[in-house]
Amino acid sequence: MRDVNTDALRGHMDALLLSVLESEPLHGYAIIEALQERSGGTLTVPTGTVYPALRRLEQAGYLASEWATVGGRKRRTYRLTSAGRTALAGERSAWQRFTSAIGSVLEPRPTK
Amino acid sequence: MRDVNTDALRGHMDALLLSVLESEPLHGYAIIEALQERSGGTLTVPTGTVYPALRRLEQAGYLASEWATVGGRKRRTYRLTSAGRTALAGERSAWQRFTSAIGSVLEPRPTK
DNA sequence: TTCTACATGTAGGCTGTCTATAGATAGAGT
DNA sequence: ACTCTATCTATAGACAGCCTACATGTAGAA
Repeated sequence: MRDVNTDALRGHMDALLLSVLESEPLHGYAIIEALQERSGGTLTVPTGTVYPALRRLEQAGYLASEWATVGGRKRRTYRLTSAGRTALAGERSAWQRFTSAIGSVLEPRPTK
Repeated sequence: MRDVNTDALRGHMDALLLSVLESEPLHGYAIIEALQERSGGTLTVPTGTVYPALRRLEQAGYLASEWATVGGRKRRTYRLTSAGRTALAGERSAWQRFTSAIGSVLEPRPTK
């Protein structure tokens, strides 16, 4: 049973991150847990993937961050910007087109 | 309207190629056309992607190829091996798990 | 004190997809 | 004859993003 991760995620990371941040602001560590939970334990995204990706999305203007201290620990909390919400909508429709296209190719056909 | 290609395909190319070769052997050029047709014109895979990928899959033992001359033109025709059929089955279930995982994360939720 | 959970972050590697380019034949149109 | 399009294979190098591994530190439980 091959892992879902490793490669296949490429190009979909942005959508995932924007999506978990849609309902509420979260910090990196919490985002990783949220992805794990929401995917039913299937998605285990390493920190070396998430933190750089978050910075990239902030750079792009889709996220904004601020530091907070909770229980003696420092967190950088990310929230969606309005541009981020627009981007998320685009990612969702892109995902629809993507799965539809791949799915129709992968559909089994009668052997000639 | 962003293109479906570019990045998102990464990690799914193998599944696509194995799938179009399931029903009948095809040569590279025909494979590209088949992908285009089956996806309803959405998937335009460049030759620089397909040919190396086919070689990689042959190297892996999932495909076998042989030269044929049709109308003065040389074609290298690829067909699925039995290992390739097994791999295709694996790719299909991986695709199911993949879309299920991403889909459940992307699903919109009520804002807190 | 040790272990686990919490929390952020970077450097470098890997690898597969894309762009761009090359070469060649066949057939239609001008 | 010439050009253009379609058919057909192929490679080199660029690019980008995900991963592994590592570094650093606090808090709380055993």
